[in-house]
Amino acid sequence: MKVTGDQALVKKINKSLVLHTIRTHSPVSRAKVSEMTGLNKATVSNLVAELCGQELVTEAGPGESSGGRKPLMLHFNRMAGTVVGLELRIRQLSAVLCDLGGHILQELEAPLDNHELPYVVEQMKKLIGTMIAAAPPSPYGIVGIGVGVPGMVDEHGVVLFAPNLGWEMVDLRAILEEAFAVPVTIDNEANAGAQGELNFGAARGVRHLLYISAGSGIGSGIIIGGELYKGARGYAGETGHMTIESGGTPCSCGSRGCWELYASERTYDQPGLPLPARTTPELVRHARSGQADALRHFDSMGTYLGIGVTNLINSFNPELIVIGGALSEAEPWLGGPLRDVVAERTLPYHKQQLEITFSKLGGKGTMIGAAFAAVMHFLGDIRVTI
Amino acid sequence: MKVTGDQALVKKINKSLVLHTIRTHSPVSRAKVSEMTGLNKATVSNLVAELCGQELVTEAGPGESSGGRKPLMLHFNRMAGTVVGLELRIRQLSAVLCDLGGHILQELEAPLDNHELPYVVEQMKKLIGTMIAAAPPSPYGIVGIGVGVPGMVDEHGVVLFAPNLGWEMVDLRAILEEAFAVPVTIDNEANAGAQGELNFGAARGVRHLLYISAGSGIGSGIIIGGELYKGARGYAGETGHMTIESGGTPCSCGSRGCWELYASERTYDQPGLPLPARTTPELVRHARSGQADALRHFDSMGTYLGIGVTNLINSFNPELIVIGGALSEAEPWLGGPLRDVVAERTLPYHKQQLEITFSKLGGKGTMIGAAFAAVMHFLGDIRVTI
DNA sequence: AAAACTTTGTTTAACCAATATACAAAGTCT
DNA sequence: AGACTTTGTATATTGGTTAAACAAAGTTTT
Repeated sequence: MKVTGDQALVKKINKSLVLHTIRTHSPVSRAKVSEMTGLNKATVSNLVAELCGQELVTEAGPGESSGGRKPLMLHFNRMAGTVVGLELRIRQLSAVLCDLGGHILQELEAPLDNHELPYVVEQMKKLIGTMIAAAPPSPYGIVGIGVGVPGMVDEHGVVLFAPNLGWEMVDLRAILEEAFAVPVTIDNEANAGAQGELNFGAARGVRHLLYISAGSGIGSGIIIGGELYKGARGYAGETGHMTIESGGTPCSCGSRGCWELYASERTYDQPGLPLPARTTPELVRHARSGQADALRHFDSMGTYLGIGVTNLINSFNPELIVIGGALSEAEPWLGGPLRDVVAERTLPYHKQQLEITFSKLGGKGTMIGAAFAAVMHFLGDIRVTI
Repeated sequence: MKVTGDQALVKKINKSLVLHTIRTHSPVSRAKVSEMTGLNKATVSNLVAELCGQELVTEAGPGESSGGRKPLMLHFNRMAGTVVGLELRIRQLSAVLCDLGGHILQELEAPLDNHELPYVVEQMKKLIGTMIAAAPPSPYGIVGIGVGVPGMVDEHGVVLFAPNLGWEMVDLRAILEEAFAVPVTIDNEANAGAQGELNFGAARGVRHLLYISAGSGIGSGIIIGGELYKGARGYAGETGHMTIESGGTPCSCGSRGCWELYASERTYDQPGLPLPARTTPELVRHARSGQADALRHFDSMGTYLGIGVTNLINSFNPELIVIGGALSEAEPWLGGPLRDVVAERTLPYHKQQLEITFSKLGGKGTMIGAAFAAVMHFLGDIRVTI
């Protein structure tokens, strides 16, 4: 739909601008907001009055004077409502209850025995129900539910394809919206993780971010211009099936030499491979005690991670790369070879200001990101590009 | 800079909306524009009156009645001004004079003997000067110059790095703006080609496009959401140096197994390779007459093109892939193996609606795209995203 | 051919959000 | 104590969109 301009749009733009300025800079005075946004003081006053009326912003008494009248400090009211963030993993369901500022209020997990849709949905409903029951009273109550899923999701919240769950065309959003009567956002697990790191983790304020979720497979969340990029049908970033050896091992996807065959937990499945264990936490323990096979394998995975990351750098030219997912636990052994390969292989101009870090939110990044997507859906966001 | 909303912004948004609606749908009536944009009839009338005053839109007499008063048809005034589009190639400089609708009015070429900056700039100035002299009189005259360059360009029009020219940090925009005193836009050659195909060629109206320029190297122009995507420093899309054989041939870029070593004209440089010729036009002639070596080589290049294209599909999830550049001439021999590899290797959901075509504008795509970038810079473009 | 209906485009008055300006309030500095 | 600063509010103005009425110019029905 085309967007036309009128006074209502102007108000929406400015109100959103003021709200998000307060949200990301609180405590802050009206005068400071006026200065930061470029809006007139009177305009800010009016909009703040409305936001206070909506209980999204609160006044928190006077602040420090800077040589004149003391400012009246404004806070974003994180407690105006709550959201539930969920992550659907292969063997486990995790959930958080968050306030509107992305702070975790409650945390809960449940094991998943199988991937039958009715069973999984039932478990999800139980978990969400528990969270909703545990939510503190607030003006808006539960304002949304966000879910991170290991698979492709379209723009309507339908899980198109989740190979590790054996799901196809599951309208998860409709199922959960019907059950709880609140807005539900469904996101790919890597996309949610990217949102989490962007807003609350290692990538705050970054404009062009590449988030690599390395675990049982490899997925990536791509942030372009501060926004999540989703392809034509809402499921870009399936980079795990990028060919890095054109004549390599055949993959279940139909292609050959896919990245995730060399740089994810799928490497543990190779029958002949000498390894002291076949799960990442155990291998990390072995590596910590200096076990040679574990060290060699992490070195190999780090190198192959670097090769794939180099390809993505040359295509996307990000400012920052964040490695997340289960393998981020192995940072001490993966980080070195990964950075070496990238430094050796990228073009000189890319090297200048590129940083590579590992997740700060650890296993919670996806849940927090999913919860945040629900928050943003509630608060609304609008921007003008020239 | 943050953009705030006020009435001036509203007018800009709506005027731009009306202008571009007329530009892309002319001839069209005021009533139809009102219906298409959702703007009130009165608003459209007012804005059209201003656009007519600016000579960007003209009234072209009555159209067909649809059961009532005959509409007064409006045209976008392509002849309100002209732009010069330039392509800087390795051995040649090409230029077009275009109207605001991207129609070619004049065309000119000049050979390039070497890549010394002063010499190249002098040749460019000569060519641009000739074009400006040949421009028909128009209300706004020459409104801009657009240049497509084989290298990385930053957001200020500085050529950061053009390996095939031996250029580094050339502020081409400043040089040409000083010489001609009109706005100059500098773009990467592949980005310009993508813009050309998007607006006037094989990719009209496509939202998510991947344009592959395969010639002396490989570059790609990425259109996301109908807009050109440029990375953090304005030079994404250097996909030619994507690794497709992790232990492959070393490349001049420092990496190994880069895509363009297997799927561009750089393959002709392999000493031992049995080939009847070492340029694309000659090889095409040989292939046409059934020469076995030429056929085998095109088959190999098509296959490797497909492998790289598959990687990009899995990352970007485009709706359409357009192959352009010098190698697009060899479509009859490249197209088959390329499509076969892609069909074999992409994920099932990608295959559903993905199309692969070859350039419609041929060698002129880049120039037309560069010219169009200059047109858009003149007309202005503004959009609101919710 | 007259009347009724349709479609196109303009005129008018009303609305409303941002703004500049003046002003009030509450502080600091000399 | 007086001058200056900073913060926040009140008021009148501006300017763009809009709904509604209207005028103009056509087609369709009777």
